[in-house]
Amino acid sequence: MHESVTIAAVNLFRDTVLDHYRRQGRRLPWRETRDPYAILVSEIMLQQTQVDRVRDKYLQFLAVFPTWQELAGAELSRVLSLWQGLGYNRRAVSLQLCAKDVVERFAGTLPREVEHLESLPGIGPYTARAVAAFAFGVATPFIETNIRSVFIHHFFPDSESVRDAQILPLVELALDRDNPRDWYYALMDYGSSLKRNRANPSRKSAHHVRQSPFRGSNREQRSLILRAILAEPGVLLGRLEEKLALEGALLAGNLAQLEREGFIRQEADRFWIR
DNA sequence: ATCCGGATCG
DNA sequence: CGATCGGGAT
Repeated sequence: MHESVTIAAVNLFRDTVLDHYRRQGRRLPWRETRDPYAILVSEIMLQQTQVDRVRDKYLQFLAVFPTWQELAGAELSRVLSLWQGLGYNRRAVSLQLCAKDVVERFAGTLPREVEHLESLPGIGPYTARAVAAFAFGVATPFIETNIRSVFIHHFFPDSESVRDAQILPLVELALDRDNPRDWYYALMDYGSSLKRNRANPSRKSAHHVRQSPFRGSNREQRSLILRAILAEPGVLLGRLEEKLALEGALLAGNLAQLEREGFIRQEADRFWIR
């Protein structure tokens, strides 16, 4: 039991969140299903990426790769092509590796245990618990940006720097053991709405970090290299050099890195999506 | 120009 | 721990 938060305070908090959910809860495509595959696809896409940008990609992705087996057996270039526009391309590589793991290690059935889920590539503490809750109704505490915003806004209004370790006991205290799925949807919708009218409460998280600019970054170069190979499979190194107008050393380093990360392969001086 | 925000690697 | 990883919206 948390020391400074009373039962009454938690009940009031729940009412606030649920009242918002009843009035302005979002209807999202991945909330219409219990298919663990579809839910995992949505959660991977939603890492680092806003709902509005995920919605269409999610529907397209499921139309093209409707099952673990279809995704596991697909050409990576098709997966990455579909992924363009979402960003953080290695999520796409990880997602396909997940599908292969589910087919090969788990006989085509996504495990419901958090430890097993976390053993899959690209699935960390948050995604494992979110998928457990949304696909299997497992009630376990977790934090992501919207949830963090809600708890900071409600329980730490005057704090400068709030640690997740301070928030997590409250998440556990407020958690609806019988219906974690709808409770977390409600939390996330409330959190999302909070940052529309005021400064993002999550900026007061002790873990908040500003991201360096994308323009001119190595991330941008990587994305351009990948797009060039997607557009021209088997492209020659020299062609990449002129197309990207990139320092030779920088290009070589990025190509080596992309190969290590499982994006591409090299044959002689030609580059292919793996 | 700034914002966003989970997983992984060193 | 800190650094890295996309790219659209505003």
